[in-house]
Order: sequence, then structure tokens, then C-alpha cells
Amino acid sequence: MSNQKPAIPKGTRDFGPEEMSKRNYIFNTIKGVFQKHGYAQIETPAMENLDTLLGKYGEEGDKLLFKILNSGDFLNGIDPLKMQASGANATSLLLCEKGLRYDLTVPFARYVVQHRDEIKFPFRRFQIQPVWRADRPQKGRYREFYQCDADIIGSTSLLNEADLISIIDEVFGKLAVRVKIKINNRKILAGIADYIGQPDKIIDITVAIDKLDKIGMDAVMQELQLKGLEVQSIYKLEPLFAITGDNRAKLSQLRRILQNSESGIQGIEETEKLFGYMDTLAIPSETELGISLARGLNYYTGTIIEVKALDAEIGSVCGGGRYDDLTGIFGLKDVSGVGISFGADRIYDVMNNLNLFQAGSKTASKVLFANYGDKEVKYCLPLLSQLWQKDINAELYPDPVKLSKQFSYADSKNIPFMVLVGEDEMKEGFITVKNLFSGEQQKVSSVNEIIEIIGQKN
RNA sequence: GUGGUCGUAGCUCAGUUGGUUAGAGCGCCAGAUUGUGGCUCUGGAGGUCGCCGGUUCGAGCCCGGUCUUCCACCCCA
Repeated sequence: MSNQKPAIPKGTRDFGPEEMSKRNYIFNTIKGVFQKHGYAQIETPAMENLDTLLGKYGEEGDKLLFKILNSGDFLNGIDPLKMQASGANATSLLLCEKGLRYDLTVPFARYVVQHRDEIKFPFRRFQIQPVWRADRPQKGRYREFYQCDADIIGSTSLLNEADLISIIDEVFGKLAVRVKIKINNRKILAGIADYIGQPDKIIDITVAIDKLDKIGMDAVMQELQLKGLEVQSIYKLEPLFAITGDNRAKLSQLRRILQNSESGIQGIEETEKLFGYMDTLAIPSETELGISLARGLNYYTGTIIEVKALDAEIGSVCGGGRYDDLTGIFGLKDVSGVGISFGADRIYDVMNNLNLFQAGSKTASKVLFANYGDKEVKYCLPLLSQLWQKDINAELYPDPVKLSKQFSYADSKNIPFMVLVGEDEMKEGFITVKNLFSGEQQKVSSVNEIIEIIGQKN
């Protein structure tokens, strides 16, 4: 048999011990802030029924869903001719009834509807799990990545938005990542579509506007023309991009321009109220009204939030928004929710590039017991056990190899202390403890003395 | 999904217009040093040159396909 080459699927990654300790630092930080704000953790399965997932993320999203082939004889009852005729996409729906989740929000909506009788609203939940997208990998873009979601569902209050923004600010503050929080409102975008007289083109308009920073106004207008917008309508957009000043000034200019659009005014009022709350909370992060911010899945209906890292070129590190009727499709009407999602993998990339992870803590062990052979090991095991009982991270070298090897093992793992018990120690009844950083070495006679030397803390 | 790009030792990378036996540094192993690491010195192991096919007397190098990496678009965390 030929050797098979070890490999993992495109766009997925292994995480080694060092990466995991950094990743856990991020996860624990986010989790801690979520819990501080009263959110409770849930988990949902990696796979959902395809009909739960399909149609929630737009046409593009559906294409990016990983589908799971049915078990058993999945060809049973499938007509090959029909298969050929209907094409790959339609056929996949005959062969697959499950798919990997694409985000955490839709499974959450499903969860809320399914468990509505057990849930006390308003419900604050958080969820930290991987999601999968059959996208083509790129920088900061993976096929398997973790999202850290916090949502509050069953309340329309803008206090919830303010709460989530405060969470964003705290998380990035703790992680020492400088960010800009951009805020917009889908109703303002709808107002813009109203204003230029093309309310039916809101999706095309928002998608194009979203690229303003990147490709410039001319290119945006060109794209809109391609999408079939009237030239006249497109020119009406111009004054919108000319608004300037701080957030409040921008909002009042917008109010004048969109005065005839009901949803536009509503969006402006919501946003003004939200900025009011944020002022009261005194959020230290930079926050900005960005009417060019449109990204977001089709289900957002109100506030839209996006967070960019200031010191790194990478997509957004956190995004979110309000969705008024996400649960409606599962049969639970009139339940509004708002949520955010941290992209842990991107945050990791940013922090790694900026060297924001604290050095050290590379190892778990504080002490390595040298292994001189069976007799000595038997003598050491009770000592080791006592250290464990004192919650001190310690390990015994498993094989009686020559000492220099055991020393370099400790070196490479940054283990600060070694305990040496050989023939001499056993004969005379003492224990040698060596500090590998200073090279200092001393003889002690009890576990307590060992602890004293190495210090309690791990 | 469209267009481009990368792949040589465990890691980072050299490798001339196609020419004999593919190199370096780091790491690893052994020894100098039999109960003491980091430093130094000496020696050693380790390669289907991503994979498959083609051109050629001859391919790491040229051509085609494929997989992977990274990048732009689309879209997104």
C-alpha cells in the first residue's frame, strides 16, 4: 500500500498548542464580556436541515452552503436522466437534506422558535462555534472559521444595540485592538432608495454603495447604471455622499434630504437615539455613522454595525445588526432581535500581525521531574501527585533517557524548574530543585519546600 | 463561480540558457561531556523537486492537466 499524503481540506487549518493558547485567550475574553452583560451560552449542531438554511443568505449565500450527502442509498429513486436534465444544483437538493451551518444567527432563530416555550423573553444568548462557507479562501477568509455571537431577541429597544456596541468596545479594549465602529440603519438605506425614486432597487443600491470607500463614486455610479438604474436617479445620490461633519451633523443633513421618506426619517430617528445612548454610556471606541455601510445579510431591517481594525488591512472583525422578522419564516411572528458576531479568526490574524499576544505562557508545566529510572520514578510519583493536588502544573519525563535530553526538553518547553531525584538524593533523603533560568540549584527535603521555591502560581 | 499566482529536506529558502550524484541556514540525531540544559566544535540522518502526463538523448527548470497556497473580482467574519 502506498503512503497517503496527510492533508486537510482547502481553507481549513490545524491549530497547534501555541495557536490554541492564543485563540483561547480571544475566546475567553469575548466569553467573559458576554457573560458580564448577562448573555447565556447555547450551542447548536454543526449541521442543520438544508431547508432551515436555504434562502436565508441570498442567492450568493445559498451557493456557499456546504451540503451533506444523504446516508445510505442516496441514489434510490433518483432518475439519472432527470438528474442530468435538472443540473447539478437542483440535483444536489435531491441527494442532500442536511448542510453545515453558514452562520450562527439562522440556527439561533430556528432554536428560538423551536424552544419558544422554554425561553423567557427578552432572551440574551451567546454562542461560540465554527461555521462553514464554501468560499474561495483568501487572506482573512477561511472555509471553516469561528463566530462569537451575542444576540438579544424579543425586544425592539435600542438599548440593546447600545448594549452590544458597549460589548464590542469592551472586547476590543481588552484585546488592545484599535477599532472603528461603523453604524448605519437599513431604513436610512431604504429612505435613500425612496428618495432617488427606485425603492425596488434597494439591494443593488446598498451593495454598490457599500463599495464607495473602495472603488470611488464614479465606479459606484457605473455599477448602478449596469444594474439598470436611471441615470437621473443615480445623480440624485450625489448630495448624499457630500454630507460632512460629526455624526449628529450628518444625521441632520440626512434628515433634510430624506424628509419625504417615512422609513428614512424613522431610520434617522432610531440612529439619533442610538447615538444618544452611546454618548451616555461614553463609549471610548471611535464610532462613525457610515451611510455607505450596507453590508449585511438580507435579513437586517434596522441598525447595521460593522467593526474594522484600524491597524490592519483585513475585512471586518465584527458585524451585526437588527432583524425584525428572522423567526417569522419559522412561524414565530413579530419577534425582533439584534445581534453581533465577532470573527475570532480575523481577530487572531490582526493580533498576531500586531504582536498583541503576550509572550510566554508557552508551556503548561511549571516543573519537570527528571526520570532516572524505575526506582527513582517510584520515589518521585508521590511528590508529583502532591504538586498536582496543590494545583501546580507539573510533569514527569516519561522515559529514562540521558539527562541532557531531558534538560533540553525542559528548555524547549520553557519549563522553569526541574526536580532531580537520583541515586544520591534517594540515599541521603533529599530532593534537588533546579531553576533553569538562573541555573541555581538547591537541596530540599519536602514538597512544601519545592512549592516555596517555585512559587504557587502557575 | 471568473482571472492570476505559488509549491525544492521537519522549517525558511538557493538552484545559471534544460546537462553527471539537487544545495545552504535553522532544526533533528550522535559524539566531544557516563548526574546537569542553553554556548561552541565534529560527524550523521533526512528529498517520489506537490501530483499526473507530455516534449527531449537528457526535465527541479519547458508544455498541458490537476491539487494546494496566496491575490484580485463576486460576496463576506
